[in-house]
Amino acid sequence: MPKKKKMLLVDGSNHAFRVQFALPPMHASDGFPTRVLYGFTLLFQKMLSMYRPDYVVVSFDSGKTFRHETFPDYKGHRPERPADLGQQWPLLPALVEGFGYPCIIMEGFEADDVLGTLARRFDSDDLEILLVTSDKDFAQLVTPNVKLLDEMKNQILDVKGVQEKFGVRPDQIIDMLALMGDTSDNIPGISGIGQKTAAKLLEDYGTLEGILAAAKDGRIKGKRGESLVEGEADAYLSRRLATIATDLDVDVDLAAMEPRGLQVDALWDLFERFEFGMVARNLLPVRKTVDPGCYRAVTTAEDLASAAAAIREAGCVAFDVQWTSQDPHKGAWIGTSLCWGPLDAVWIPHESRPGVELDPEAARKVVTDLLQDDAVALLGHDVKPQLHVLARHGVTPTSIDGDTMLLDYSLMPHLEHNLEGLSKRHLGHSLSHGSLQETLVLADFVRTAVEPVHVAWLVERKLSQRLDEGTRRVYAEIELPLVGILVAMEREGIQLDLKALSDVRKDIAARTDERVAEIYAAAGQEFKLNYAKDVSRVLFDDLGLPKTHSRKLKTGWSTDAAVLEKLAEEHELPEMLLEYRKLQALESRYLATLPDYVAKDGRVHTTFRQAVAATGRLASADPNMQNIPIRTFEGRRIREAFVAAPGHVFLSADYSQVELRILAHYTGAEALVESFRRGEDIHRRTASEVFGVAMEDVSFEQRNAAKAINFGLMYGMSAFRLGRDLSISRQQAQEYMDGYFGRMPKVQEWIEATKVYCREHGYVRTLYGRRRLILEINSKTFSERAAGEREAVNTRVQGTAADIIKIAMIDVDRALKASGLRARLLLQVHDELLLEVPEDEIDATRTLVVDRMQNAAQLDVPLEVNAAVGTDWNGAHG
DNA sequence: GTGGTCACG
DNA sequence: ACGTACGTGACCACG
Repeated sequence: MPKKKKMLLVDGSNHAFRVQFALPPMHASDGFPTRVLYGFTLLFQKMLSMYRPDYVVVSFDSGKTFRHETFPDYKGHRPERPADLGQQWPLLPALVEGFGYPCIIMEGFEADDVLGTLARRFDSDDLEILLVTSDKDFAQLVTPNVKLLDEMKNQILDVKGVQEKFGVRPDQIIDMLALMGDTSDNIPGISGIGQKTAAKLLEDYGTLEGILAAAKDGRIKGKRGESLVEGEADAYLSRRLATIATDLDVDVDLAAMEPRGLQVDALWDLFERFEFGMVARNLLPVRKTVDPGCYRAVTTAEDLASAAAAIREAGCVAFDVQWTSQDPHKGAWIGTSLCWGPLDAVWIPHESRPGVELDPEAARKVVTDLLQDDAVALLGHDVKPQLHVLARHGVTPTSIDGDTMLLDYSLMPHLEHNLEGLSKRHLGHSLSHGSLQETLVLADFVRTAVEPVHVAWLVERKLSQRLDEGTRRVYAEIELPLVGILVAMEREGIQLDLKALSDVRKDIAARTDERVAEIYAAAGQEFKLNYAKDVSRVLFDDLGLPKTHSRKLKTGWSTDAAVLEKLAEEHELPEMLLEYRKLQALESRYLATLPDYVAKDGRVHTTFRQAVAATGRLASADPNMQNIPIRTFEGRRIREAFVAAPGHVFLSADYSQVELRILAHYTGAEALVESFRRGEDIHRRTASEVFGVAMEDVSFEQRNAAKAINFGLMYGMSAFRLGRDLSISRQQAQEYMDGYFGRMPKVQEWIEATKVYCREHGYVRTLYGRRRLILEINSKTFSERAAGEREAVNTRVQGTAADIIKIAMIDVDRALKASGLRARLLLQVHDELLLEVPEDEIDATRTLVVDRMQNAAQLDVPLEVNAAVGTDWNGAHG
């Protein structure tokens, strides 16, 4: 007898739901859920290696929604469809096809009916049919040739198995379900009858009709008989619901059910999207996503001309410039890589090299014209430093149309965005590392120089498809236009008066020495003042000060400023330490280091980091110009050393309470909205609300407490921290918070709604559509989850503020250019813009800047901007 | 490289 | 019962 052929009929919907609850959550790095897709991948791998079927069909329930959503009463007890399953659902058929299996979805029918039909149609002694499902309803289809396979448990249920498990024959299963019901499918059945009773009745009377007849003529007595008679209609309805159709017009024949084998290209695309790197490597042949075979150096004038023509034809080119330094403000432009298609990538040298007959100057001219051609869209990865190099060589592209660093950042702000990482994540390709300086062989040089631009081109093509309305807006209308503005600001720099700074430094140094001597005397010993472990030993062990105000850290007890302030009540040393720390911090972080950053032009050129802050803020580095001191007297003396150029003044314009205004806009809380519309002092008003006193009767302490609450709100306040900061009990702090939320219920509702939204989507968005993924929001660990909730709330507020000031920068820049005013943006400090303005244009500039900032966003409350003028940065703070 | 601390918003 | 507010960058000291 010939071996039976094997047919697998896979219930895809059933498998999707099972995987959803059996596996832990999985996501690609952009937050796209992949758990169910992974579960199917495992199943299909198992089918390939273990079951080796001759025929396969996978079927899914039809329609965009699940049946229990279309018919709310149906399957009502099934757990709600998790949001992430819906996102994966449309990709499941593609995955099925990728594995080479046919997928059937019939409009208006469930997978059960499709598979039931096929199981009946092909039932013959030549075939072994396995219904792959855990749904026990399918037991009604079991015959000597048709079995159920629970693939996750490795269990097979045949005729004998059905009888052992349910106590009835497969052909009695429908009647059994009609009697006992099925809560998971919302089939009512008859109350009071479970599986055991149903089986017994069927054994005694054969069929549902037999049982009901017996009940009617009194052969089944008592309560059970009564409920059978009363439940007759329910039983027949239940039977209809439980019956799997076997007579659909499914258009498929045996030939169509033969597996076609792995569809390698399609599967590579899917696995890359899902980031199933391991699976792909184990299952699929290597795919060269990035093939350096096509790279070439442009070595002749003819070649250069044809490349330029091809690029103009394409209308879009990715570029990457090479120069002879790490620092974009230094070094010479020695070459440019260009890529304008998947197989069109070249390196163009701008200096003489052996084997290159191209005139370097002529080559640079051609590239320059291309980069400044408005008809050619420009792409790159992290183009800002490259624009610096180009600008120093007189090349200024009018716009940047794509930057993969910013594209990746707009989609996945919680990650890092270096090109190596992007190449790995999006192309599955590791960049070859070679240094341009050391490489001598032209071919190797070309590969090292061209690969980045090729990768950037490929990544851009892939990622730009993933933008949705919100992320596209943030990327194209905020981040990209900002690049050129940041280049200009960084090039401009800010003048530092070294003499003034060194005067401050001498002063601080002398005072630091005094403090050190004082501290050693008070402690009765010398110890390492900058070593937390030593400080904690001296305070808590040697002097025996109480640890009650401190908190335990990984390495010991904290001695930070908040702790020292408390300890100051017990001993003289903490006060001295505080003073020492403050002076030492100013010395090491500003006084000692800032002079090293002064460039030949006497100015400090920071670098704005556009793709690091998960909320959308900018960051500033080398040096950080966003944390120059201002809160203390000594600190302000450092700020005074930043001075306007001769004939110029500084204009500092900052948003007043921008985050609280955003909160007012979002929540619509009446007191907040009204207060901002009236131009009141918001902390005073908050105090008036919380403490129930008239505005004019608010005490200093009450206003202070209200201010702490307002800050706390935006950070996800805890009563513990509020109490500590205000030196009141936790209970008292909790009462304040309750008072606040009692007066502003809309704020509390908004916070709650934000958390709910984040739990459902795995991300939150700002007012302008910027997204931040927060996957910890659904963590099982309390503290992780709580941190995620705080991030969610804070990101909507902080992120929207970041969007608004970025929009303001773009508007201010545009308006300055249009007006012909010569003012220049120098710095952005989150809610402040600092400009350097020719003295005689200050009034017009001030009006323009304030107007653009106030109108950068139209909220339900006005945006207020304070502007002040001065010859130094401290003086320009009113 | 990591942890603690502290400057800014 | 948990662990104690959001976002950054930079320095110091240790290992």
